[in-house]
Amino acid sequence: MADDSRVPIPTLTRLATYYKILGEAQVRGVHNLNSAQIEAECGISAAQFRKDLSHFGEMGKPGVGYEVAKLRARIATILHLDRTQRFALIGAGRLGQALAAYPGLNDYSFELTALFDTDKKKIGRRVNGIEIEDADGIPNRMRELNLKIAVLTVPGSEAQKASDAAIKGGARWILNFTPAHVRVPENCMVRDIVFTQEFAVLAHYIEE
Amino acid sequence: MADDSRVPIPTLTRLATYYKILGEAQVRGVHNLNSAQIEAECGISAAQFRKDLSHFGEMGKPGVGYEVAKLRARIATILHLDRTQRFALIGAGRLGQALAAYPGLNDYSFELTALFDTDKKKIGRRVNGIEIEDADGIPNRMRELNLKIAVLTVPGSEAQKASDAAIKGGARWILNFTPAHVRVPENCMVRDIVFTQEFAVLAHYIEE
DNA sequence: CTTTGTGAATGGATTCACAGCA
DNA sequence: TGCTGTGAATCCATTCACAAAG
Repeated sequence: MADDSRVPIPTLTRLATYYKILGEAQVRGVHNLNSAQIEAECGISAAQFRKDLSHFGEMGKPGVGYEVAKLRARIATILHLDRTQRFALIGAGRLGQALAAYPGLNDYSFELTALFDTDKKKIGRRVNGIEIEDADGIPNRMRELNLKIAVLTVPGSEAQKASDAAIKGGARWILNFTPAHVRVPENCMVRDIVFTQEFAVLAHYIEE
Repeated sequence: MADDSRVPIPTLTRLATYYKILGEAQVRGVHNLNSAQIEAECGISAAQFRKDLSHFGEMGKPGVGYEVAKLRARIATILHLDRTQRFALIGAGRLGQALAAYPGLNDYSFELTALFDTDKKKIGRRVNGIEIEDADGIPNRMRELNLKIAVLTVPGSEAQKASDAAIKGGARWILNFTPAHVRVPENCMVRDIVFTQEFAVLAHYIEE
């Protein structure tokens, strides 16, 4: 067994996929799966799957496979999906509203707790039961609600400002859905989600 | 200079970032940039930037840097951003509508050309000037419009069906925004955009 | 006999460091 | 001198292949 303390990011990403698949298997009433079946389910190779799990000690039975419920619970612990992650969403445009209502986030125990926008016309309206609040209040409100996670769905030009406000309110983890590069202090972590770039990558492969 | 024919995907992703930054520099009237300034702008290291470009031959002047307009045009050619990429969007839910209206796609020359949904109540409505059509018509319509690119924003449970219909209509490149694994024939390329996983990855790093 | 867990081998990608050009 | 372009070195990730476990 390897060291649990520094798991490669590609492994973490795949763990999230296994977690989802195991949940679906549970719903179907499947109690055991082996690595070959996981590969058939999600396209990640059996060897890769076993290697990923090897970071965390033995979890399967040779000749048999993996107990679905047990493995899923173990992954939940590793990814911290066994506790609710309350977050603020900054930017209630189309993308922000889509995220606010996205069911997949609940699967990973993320809970939208506050929603901000600068547009006065939007303030007071509700999305998925959460009221849109004035972005001017971000630092105070985030501190009041003890929110440490901010998700940015503002235009790229506003990303740094939104991030600064969130950090002023005590944020330490930021998911950046904008194409802009955001600068944060040492004790703060940013993860960029770069879906627009994926269009450009695809374009490179398009012929004729 | 290395071979142009097989560029690593991480390099392609970063090229899209450089392309965006160079566009912004152009707007600001900046004519030259060096690799250190690129690093300051987007956080990608100067060495990485130069290595990325080295796949395509010499583009800068020692002691000076890079000519913004020229480099940007060169990247556009590499990524095929110098031609319009017409695409079909399948799934007019919140995420689909957000994408349909997302300005960033125009920056990469992507043009929404058809929009499909299974929900009879949505059919006929317009999003960003494009009428929502019945998903039953996907194969015929895509062939009629000669669309080779499909973007999937349906629920995961519908992803395979949507992909099959698009391929029946002649699609060869698919961007999959669903969390589901999609199987396609050999001559077809899929790129998965896995933003929900990013929440789980972030959660792993969240303390207390 | 089947399938795991993991060292060893391979294959990439990033970083270093410097020769060479402007 | 300042900055590029690139081999060499390093670091990381994936795949292979097999001994050990049930």
